[in-house]
Amino acid sequence: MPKVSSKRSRSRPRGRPAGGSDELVRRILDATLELLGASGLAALKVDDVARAANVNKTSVYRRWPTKADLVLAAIEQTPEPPVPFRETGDVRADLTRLLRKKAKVLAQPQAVGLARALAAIDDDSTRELARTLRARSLAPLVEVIENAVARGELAADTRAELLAELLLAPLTNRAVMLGLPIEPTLVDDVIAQLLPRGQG
Amino acid sequence: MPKVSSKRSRSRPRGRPAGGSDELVRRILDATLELLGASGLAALKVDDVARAANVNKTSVYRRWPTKADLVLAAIEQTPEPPVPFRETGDVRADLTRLLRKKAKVLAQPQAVGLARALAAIDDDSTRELARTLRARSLAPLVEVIENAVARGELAADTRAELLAELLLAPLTNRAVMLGLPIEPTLVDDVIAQLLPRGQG
Amino acid sequence: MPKVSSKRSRSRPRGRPAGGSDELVRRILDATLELLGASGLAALKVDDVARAANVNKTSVYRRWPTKADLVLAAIEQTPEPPVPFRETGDVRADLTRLLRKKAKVLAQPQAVGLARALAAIDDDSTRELARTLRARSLAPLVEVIENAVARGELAADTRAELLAELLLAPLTNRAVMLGLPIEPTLVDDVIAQLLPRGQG
Amino acid sequence: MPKVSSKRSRSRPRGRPAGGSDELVRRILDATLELLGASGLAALKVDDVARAANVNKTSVYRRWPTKADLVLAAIEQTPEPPVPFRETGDVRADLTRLLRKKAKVLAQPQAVGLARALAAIDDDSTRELARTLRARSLAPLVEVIENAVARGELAADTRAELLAELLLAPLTNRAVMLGLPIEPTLVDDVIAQLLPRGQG
DNA sequence: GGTTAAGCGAGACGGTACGTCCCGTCTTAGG
DNA sequence: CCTAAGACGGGACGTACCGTCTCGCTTAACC
Repeated sequence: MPKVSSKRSRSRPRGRPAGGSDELVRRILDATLELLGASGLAALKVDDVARAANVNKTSVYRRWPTKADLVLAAIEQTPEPPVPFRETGDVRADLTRLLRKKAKVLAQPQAVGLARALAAIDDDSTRELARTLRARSLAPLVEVIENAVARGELAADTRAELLAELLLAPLTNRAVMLGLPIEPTLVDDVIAQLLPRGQG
Repeated sequence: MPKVSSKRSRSRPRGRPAGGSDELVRRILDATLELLGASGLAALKVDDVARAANVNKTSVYRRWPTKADLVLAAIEQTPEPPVPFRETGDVRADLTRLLRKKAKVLAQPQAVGLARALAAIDDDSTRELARTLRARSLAPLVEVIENAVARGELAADTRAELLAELLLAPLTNRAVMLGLPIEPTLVDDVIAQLLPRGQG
Repeated sequence: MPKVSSKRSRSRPRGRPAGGSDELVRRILDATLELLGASGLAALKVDDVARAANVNKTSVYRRWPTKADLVLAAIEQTPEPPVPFRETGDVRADLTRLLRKKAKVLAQPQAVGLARALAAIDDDSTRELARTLRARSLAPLVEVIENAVARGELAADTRAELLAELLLAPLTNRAVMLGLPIEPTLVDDVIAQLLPRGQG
Repeated sequence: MPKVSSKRSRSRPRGRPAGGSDELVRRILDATLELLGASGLAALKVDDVARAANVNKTSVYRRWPTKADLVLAAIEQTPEPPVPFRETGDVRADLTRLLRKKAKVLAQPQAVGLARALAAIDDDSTRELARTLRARSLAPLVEVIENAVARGELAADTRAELLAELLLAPLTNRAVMLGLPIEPTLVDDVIAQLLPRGQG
C-alpha cells in the first residue's frame, strides 16, 4: 500500500533552479551585507544569513567555504555608487564636494561596520581586498587632482595618489577607528591644510 | 557528589595567593597582549591566556567577564613607551623623527594586531579606548607643533591637534587597514605635503 | 574569526549519520547506564558518556538538556528482563522464586546504583518514573497472587497489589537504603511472615 | 600618622569565641538540615549554609572536609524526638500508634529530603549511618514486639527485628522512593497483613 | 598585664564539570 | 545536478560550585 502523500505545500521551489543560481547568490550576499552592516562581524551568524536569504545553509557553504570568505565576497561586490560627478575646474571646490560625499557615506553605520569587518579579518586576501577597495575609493580624487595638474592649477610635481590618500585618511580614520562623527568643518580643514590658498 | 573526604595529592599551591593579586593581573594582561599580538583576536583563546599566565581560567573570568573585556583591559594598560624626546628647534626635523618612530612601531606586527583587535571589537567602550589611545599617540606631535607655533616657526593660527592627526592618519591607515608596509619615503612625503618648505 | 579556508585534514566522518540516529540514541543510553551502574550518579560525567558512546557531547545535549534528563531517559529504557516465568500452582513456591530473582538483581551493584540515582534526583518527573518502574516490578508478583486468589489458594479478599508491595519493600529497602546484602533466608522469612502456612 | 579607624560596626564578635565553638557548630548543622530539607541535596550549597548560619565558609570546611561529611554530620545529629510512648498491652494498638507516628513524620517533606540525601550519597560510611538511623527508628517497634512476645501475645518464635522491618519498610519505601503520600489506611493494612487477627 | 596562640571572617584561587553557542561537514530525500 | 532539511563533530565560551589557602583581626588562655 503506497503511503499517503505527506507533501506540504511549499512556497519556493526546491530542486535545481531554472535560470542558474545567480539570484540565489545575490540573495545570500545581500543578506550578508545587510546583517553585517546592522550588527557587525561577530554578531553575524551564517545560519542567520541563510535564513534571511531564504536559502539553506548548505547553499552558502557550497560557495564560500568559511564565514570569512562569505563576508569578503559580500563586501567585494558592494556596488560602487555611480558617481555622476562633473568637475567644475576648481580643484578645491571639486575635492571638497568629493570629500563631503565620502563623509556622508562614512556617516552611515553600515559602511563603518563593513570597514571594521575588513579590519577584523586578519588575512592576506583580506588586506588585498582592502587595498582594492581603497584604490576604488581614491580614484575620483586622483582623477580630479591629475586634471588640476594638467590644467596647471596644481604644481606639476604633485603626487596625485599620495595627496588623495592624505585627504581621505583622516576621514576614514575618524569614522572607522575612532568611531567619531565627521564634523562638517573637518573637510574644509583638511582641504585648507593640504591645499593652501596660495598654492591654487 | 563525590565520595567523602577524597583528597588528592597536589603539586601546585592553591587558595588565595600570598602577595596580593596585582602580580596575577599583570601576568594575565601580559599574556593576553603577547598572544594577541602574535596571532590576532580570533585566534586568542582565554584558556590559552590562562595557561600562559600560569593561572586558572576562573581567575581570568573573575575579573573580566568577557574575552572582549580582557582584551580591552590588556590593550589599555599597554605601557606608553617612554619617549625621551628632545626637540631640536626645527619643526620639520622633530616631526620627522617622531613620525619615523611611529612608523617603526607600526612595522611591528603586534602593534598592528592590537589596532585591528580594537577595530574588530565593535563596542562603545572600545571606541572610547581607541580615542584615548589616539590622544596619547598624538600628544608628542601636538607638543612639538605648539612649541613651534610659540617660537613663531609655524603660523599662529595653526591648529596643532588637527595637523598632528593629518600627519599621523596616513601612517596608521596604511599599516592597519591596508596592511601595507610604511615605505621610508612616506614620512618625508607626508611632511612635505603638510609642512611645505616655504612655510617654515 | 579563523583564517580563510583553513580546512584541516580529518580522520573521522562528520555530519549527519547514515543510518538515522536511533543507533546513536541507543549507544548514548547504553553508555549512560553502564557508567551509572559502575560509579553512581555523582561520578557520571556527560563528557564520559559521550566518549564512551563514541559521540560528541553536543549530540547528547541536543536530546537531553540536562544530565538528569539523560539519566532518567537511560533508566526509563532499561529493558525489562523477559521473565519466562511459569507458575507451578503453588503460591508460596512461585512467590519465593520471584523474590529470589529480585534478590539476585538487587545483589548487582548496578541495579542498586540506578535505584539510588533515582532517589538522588529530586524531581517530580523522577518520582513518576520511580512509580512506573515500581509498577513494572510488582506486576509479576501481582499476577501470581491474583491467580492464587482465583484458584482459592488465597483468601478472596486478598489485596494483591498491597501484598506484593509488602513482599518486595523489605528487599529493596535493604539493598538500596541500607546497603545491606540480602541474605538467602530473608526471602523465606518474608514469605513466612506474610503467607503463614495456615493460610495456604 | 595613624590611620583613622575604619572599623565598621559589627553585629557579632569576630575573634575566638568565648564559650568554645559549640554554638557555631550547632548553627551550621541546623542551617544544613534546614536547607537540606527545604530543597534537597543537590541544591544545597555550602556557601549558602555558611551564609544561613551567619558563619564563614572557612569555619564550615575547618570541621567537615567535604559537603558530604557536613550533610552526614547534620543528619546524624538529628535529635531523636523523645518518644513518650506508653504501651497499652495491646500489640496491634501499640504498633498502630507507632506506625501512625512514623507516617506523620514521613509526611513532612524535610524528613523525606533527608532520607533521599542519605540514599544519594554513595559511600560506605553513609550506608553505615543509614543503618544506624534505621536501628534507631526500629527500636521502639522492636521493644513493643518483644514485650508482646514476653506476654505471650505473640508467638515465642517471633523475630522481632524482622517483623519491625517488614512493618516499616513499606512506609518508608512509599515516601522516599516513590514520593507517594501515605494513605491513612496503609498503616492498618500493613498491620492486618502482618499481624492477622487469629495470631493475636 | 602582656604575650602567645587559637579561631574566625573575608575572599581570591585552582580545579572540574556543566550547559551553550556557533562553525563547518556530511547524509538523505527530492525536484 | 542542485537544493532543502537538519543532525553531527569540534571546540571555545562563560558559569557554577567545590574545596584550598592566605591574610588580618580579635579574643581566650597562659605566663
